[in-house]
Amino acid sequence: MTDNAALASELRLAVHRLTRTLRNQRPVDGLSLSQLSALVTIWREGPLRAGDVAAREGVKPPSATRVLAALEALGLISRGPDPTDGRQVTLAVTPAGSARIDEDIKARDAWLAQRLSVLGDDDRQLLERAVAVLKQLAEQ
Amino acid sequence: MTDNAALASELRLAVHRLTRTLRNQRPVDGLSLSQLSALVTIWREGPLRAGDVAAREGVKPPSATRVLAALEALGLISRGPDPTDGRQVTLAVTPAGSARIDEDIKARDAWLAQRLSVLGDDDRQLLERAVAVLKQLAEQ
DNA sequence: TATTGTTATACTCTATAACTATA
DNA sequence: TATAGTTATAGAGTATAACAATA
Repeated sequence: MTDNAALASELRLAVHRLTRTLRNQRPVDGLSLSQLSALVTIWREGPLRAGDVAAREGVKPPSATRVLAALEALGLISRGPDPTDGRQVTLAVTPAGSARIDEDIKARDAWLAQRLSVLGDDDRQLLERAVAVLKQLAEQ
Repeated sequence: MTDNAALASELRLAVHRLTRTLRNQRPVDGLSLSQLSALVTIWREGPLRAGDVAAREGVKPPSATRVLAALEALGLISRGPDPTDGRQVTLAVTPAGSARIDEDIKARDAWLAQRLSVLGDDDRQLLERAVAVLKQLAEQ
């Protein structure tokens, strides 16, 4: 029972398609999905080292380097040396970064929020619970 | 209540991360997510024109062209002219493509199916219902 | 030697714009 | 002119391998 293989296929397909749709909803001049995700992580969890960001985002260090370089070029995060270990760099959200988070999240998610608003309460509650399960599945 | 904006953000994040995880589970020599998705679409819905594949996959024609070229190079689909309109091409799954679907889906989804198998029945049923809602959201 | 981070390179996935061929 | 599809090009997102700097 519970055909896990069939559910896995359907879930993979649904997630793949929703990702495509969400990527298309990127506002003009908005941050990309990965940039926004990394920025929020640094903002929520305080100053982080580059390796910590990579770990929390679930990506390899070179992938993090690229996203962090873009955020720094935009002035949204600042990069400082670690006082006790010269190899490490410490990333923190700047005031400009902090200001961008709210507006970018709003713009980025406006489309999805609108779609959610037309769902019934049942479906919305279903999604709220499903999000927790999806996050759990995403942990490798 | 039901803060649609907050749910949108959480859902976006969860879907983004699960996509990253699933992409990493690509088996050696396995088809990519987009290749497998397109192949299954053609297999399920019979011979399709290139534009139909793009529409069903929710991508633009150039994106479909690339995926279809890869599938054809692998011998998994065949390309024929439309008898009534020389501009169109008709894609069909070959016997080799048909054979690859089962094994590739199994290999691709083995990891996820295993993760699903350790969930409780409640969570599994939750996901089954959530998949339908996610697919609906993905329709632009 | 081991660890942290970056650079170099490559692949997937997708897009827009420009083109070809056919209608 | 309009449509179907391809080619050219670009950018996001990620990886592995090789490197530099520091521990």
